[in-house]
Parts: sequence; C-alpha cells; structure tokens
Amino acid sequence: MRSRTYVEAALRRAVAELGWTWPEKATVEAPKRPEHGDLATNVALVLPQEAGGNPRIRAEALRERLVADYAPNLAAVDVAGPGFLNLTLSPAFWQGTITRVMEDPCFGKSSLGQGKKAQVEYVSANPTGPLHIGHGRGAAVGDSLARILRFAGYEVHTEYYLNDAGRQMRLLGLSVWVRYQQLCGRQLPFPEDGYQGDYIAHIAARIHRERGEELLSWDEATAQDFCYQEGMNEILEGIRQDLRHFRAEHEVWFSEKSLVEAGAVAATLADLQAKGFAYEHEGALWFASTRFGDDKDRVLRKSDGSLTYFASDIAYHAHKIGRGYDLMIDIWGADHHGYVPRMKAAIAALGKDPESLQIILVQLVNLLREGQQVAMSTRAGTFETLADVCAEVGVDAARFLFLSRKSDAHLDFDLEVVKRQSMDNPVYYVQYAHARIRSLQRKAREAGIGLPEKPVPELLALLATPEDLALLKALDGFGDAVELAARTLSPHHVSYYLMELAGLLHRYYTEHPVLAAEEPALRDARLLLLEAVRRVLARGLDLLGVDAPTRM
RNA sequence: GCGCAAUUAGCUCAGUUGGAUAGAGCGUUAGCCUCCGGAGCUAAAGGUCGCAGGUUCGAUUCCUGCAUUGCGCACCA
Repeated sequence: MRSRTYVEAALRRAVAELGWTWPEKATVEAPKRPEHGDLATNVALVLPQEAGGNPRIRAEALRERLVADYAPNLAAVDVAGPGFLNLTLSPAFWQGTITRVMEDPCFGKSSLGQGKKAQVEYVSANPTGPLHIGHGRGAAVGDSLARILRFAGYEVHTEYYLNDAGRQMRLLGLSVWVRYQQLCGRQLPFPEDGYQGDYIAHIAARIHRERGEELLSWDEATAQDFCYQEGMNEILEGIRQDLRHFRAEHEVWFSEKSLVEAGAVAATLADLQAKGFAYEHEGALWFASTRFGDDKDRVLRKSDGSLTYFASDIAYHAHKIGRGYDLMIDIWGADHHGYVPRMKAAIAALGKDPESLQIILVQLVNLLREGQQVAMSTRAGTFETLADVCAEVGVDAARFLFLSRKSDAHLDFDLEVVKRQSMDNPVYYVQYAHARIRSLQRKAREAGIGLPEKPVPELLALLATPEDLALLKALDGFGDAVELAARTLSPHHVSYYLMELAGLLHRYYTEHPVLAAEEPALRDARLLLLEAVRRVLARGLDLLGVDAPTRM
C-alpha cells in the first residue's frame, strides 16, 4: 500500500475511534517543506465545530491514537501551526516500496476508473490533406490519455471520427477532378475554395497514370465521385501511416457517412423534436441549445434541406451514449472552443449528464526554427506536416514535448531546440536515466553479478541515506502522479513526475557507487533500488508513448 | 460589443482543485572528470504569483472589477 493510502486509512480509523466522521474537505498530502514530515493532513482543521475543542486539541487527540496504533511504521507525529498533523513514516515503510514495485507488475495502477467505460476520440481530422503538427499534439494527448486512463482502471476505447460526408469532401473530389482534367490538357480555372496542396496534384497524377484519360468519357458526377474516393483513400492511408508511426493507433474508425446512411441523423433529429428540444423556424430546423445554457439556438437542418455538421455530431454522440460510455473524451483544437457549450447542451438534451462529456482543448502549436517562426503555408515541402517534423526530431522528442505542457496552453515547438540533446529537451534526460541503469545492469552481468532473488528487509534496510529515501519516496509517489493525471485528464503530470524521478536518479548515481559499493550486500540493495526505479521509469514513459531505451 | 482562455524568476513553463517560508529547466556566476555513461552532478544569485478589492483561521489557487495578449462569436467546416 502506498504511503498516502496507508496514512489516510490510519487517520480515518483514528477519526472514527474518536467518534467523529471524516470530513469531505480533509486532505492528506505531501507537504512542500520536508520538516513538515512525509505527509500532512488538515483533518483536525476541517472537522466541524461539534467535534469539540479547537483544532489543536483535536489534532492532539488524533496524535495520541496514531502513536498508539501505528508505532512501527510511524516514526513521528507532530501537531503544528493552527492544527496540522505532520506524519513521518519510518525508513522501513519506505524501503518496503521496493518490494511493492518488484512484486506488483502493475505498480502504480489505480482503481479510479474501476468498472467504468471511457472513450477517447482524438485527431478526427478531415481527410482532406496530410496531418500537420497541430494534429500531432492532439494525437499525443489523446493516445497518452487513453494509456493513462487504462492504467487508472478504466476500460478505454479510442476512436477517430471520420468526416467522410458533406461539403469538404465534395470539395476534395472537385479539387482532384479539376487537377486531373488540367493534366489531360483542359484549360480550367481551379475552384476558389479548392485544396491547393501538392498532394492533390499527386493524387490526380496517379489517377492519370493508372487510368489515362478514361475519366473524361464518364459523366461529371461519376468522375468527381471517383476522384473523391481515390483522393480520400490515399489521404486516409497517409494519415493512418503517420499515426501508426507516431504510435497513436485508433481502435475504431467511425464513418460519418455510415451514420447518415443508417438514418441515425434523421432519427436523432426526430428524437430531439419529439422531446421538444428542436423546432422549425424560417424553413430551418433549430436545436434549442439556449435551454441548456448556450448563447443562442443552433441550426440542425438548413432551409435548403441539407444537414449541418452539428446535426451529425449530435447523432454521433448519441451513438456513443448508446454504447454505454461513462466518460466520453473529445480532443479538439482550441479554436473550436466556441463549439463546447452547444455540444454539452446536446448531451444534456439527449438525457445524459453533460459532465460525462469532457472536451480537452488543445492549443495551437507555434512551429519555430531557432526562434524564427516557420511559415505555416499549406504547401508541402516546408516542415509543417507531422511526418516531416517526426522525421527531423524523432517521435520520442515530439511526443514528450507535446506532453510536457498543459494541453490548453500555447506551445512553442522549436525544431532546433527539440533536436538538441540537453536539458532544454527533457526527453533525453529521462531516457538517459533509464539507459544509465540498463548500462549498469549490463556491467553487473558481465561481472557475474545478478539481481538478488528477493528484496528481503535485511537488505533493504541498508538503503537509508537521504538519497535512498528521496528515491524511495519518489517511487511511492508514482501512483499519485498517475492518478492526478487521470483525474485531471492531464498527461503532463506524468512527464513532470518522470523528470523529477530521473533527476533523483542522476543525483544518486553520482553520489553512491553501485557496483563499487563498499560491501556486496550494499551493492545488491542498490541494484534492487535501481531496478525498481528503472521499472517505474519504463512504465511512466510507456504511459506517454515514449521509448525507454537500453542504450543511447 | 459579447464569450472562452492565458498572465508565476531575464526566457520557457509546473504548481496535486484553499494550506505552512513560491517550484523546475534554460540562461548567468562559482565548482565537480585517477571514480559504474559528463547526454551527468553540486552551489549561488534571481519573485509585489498582471493590478485593485472581496470571501476565511489561511488565497498563486475561489468571487467581482480592471488591464494586456490569444482565440472564438454563420442556415462554414
């Protein structure tokens, strides 16, 4: 059991024994200052007045209980300030962390999401062109979040919502079709709002290569539809490849078109109308989102009879609800934040708690090179696509950078800095810690030194320097870090945790020789400690989708 | 004009949802290579947490107002 859980259980028991009830506002947390002990609680401060006495007197009563009941694991219990209780755990408790890491293959896993189903929908970019760097950030956040939630006990599914119906898609078909005709020698103006990218021309050229001028003899609609299909398939294949390479693979690719063709959109609109949440006005069908806190009502079906994207988005989310998710997470570009209230309104109108939909807004990525902004034109060839950026800086560095900031904060992505292998770029710092341990273990093996069979207490008791205890406490905190990341849907907490653990490891490494330790027993104890650190580093990096290298 | 977010060290950013004397990295300065990987380590300097009020035992954190910046405000996607 990790320290926080252990101490909270002890406190709860003491509170109950004194005839009080545990207040919701009570917290148990690691204080900032080490002289305030390993864990501190405000429970005596937040107990209701009826408990009697003042906070300091209540704290004193709790202290006596704790000292009586938990003597061997508690080294000290102090009442401080207005009534804080500061608890210090004994070295033996911390040393036990190694046993917990070594014997539990899922060390740090939490039961936060036990029995709950969650879905993470991310990227979901329209297949009208290759993924760019901003999509990469969404991909890193979505994929890592899925890993973290899974580790926090949720049953998680990942999904890509494919907008393969509607205007953008027709425009893609048209763009390819016009390029194709130009290749055939027809003088045609390029549509004003068409897609300009080189990849459109490539697709047209491939069709021209494979089919010659055959399409010219087809009727316009068939040819354009063919161009659309070919174009989308090729672009989609590229997107799939980019995501696979980026280690962000979706389990389900959900087609908007399939939703429309199955009549799900019409059914959802009818449902909303039946509930009185949708109404006709000036020839259009409106959703009464103002009834759920939105600024204004929103159009579902335009007066020309066509559906808005919002209509199919609602139907899509109705479909998600139907699949029984307790938690639905959508990852959107921050420029869509104005869309959040209406989507939440839709969830409420569908009869589901709007809190079950969590929308993570991922801010824009500012791509730089040596501090200079890289032009984000739609032209290929500049370093703007996700694939190009990964080719230049590597997947690990890109992912770690994306995951070391809050999602909802602008991010400067300086290609030169991300390539630099220094503390500017902490991915190497963390990976180096892992590689260092591996290297040490290789050396040990070469010298015929193996890891001890079992982490027995007599061995672990040798780990008693401040550096030992700092590492042990950090290992103990892994579960808290993961739980925090899961609860706040913020993978960056895992990154920060790993940087801290790596820092402690590097310090330990320079401070305490392992293979050259004074005694074999001490050497063995340190080997155990480092292996425990290595496992946690590897697990943490895995939650970010970053490699834990054996050598660098 | 309305809405959403951001504002913390010279720079880039954390800050566990209200806790005690504010945290990292970079940069700067001063140190550490007979030693398991120096892609590393130690130490110092650096702060009115944008400003002003409020809520309470206690505020960087919550509320209100203001300022600056970014982004949204379609029968577009």
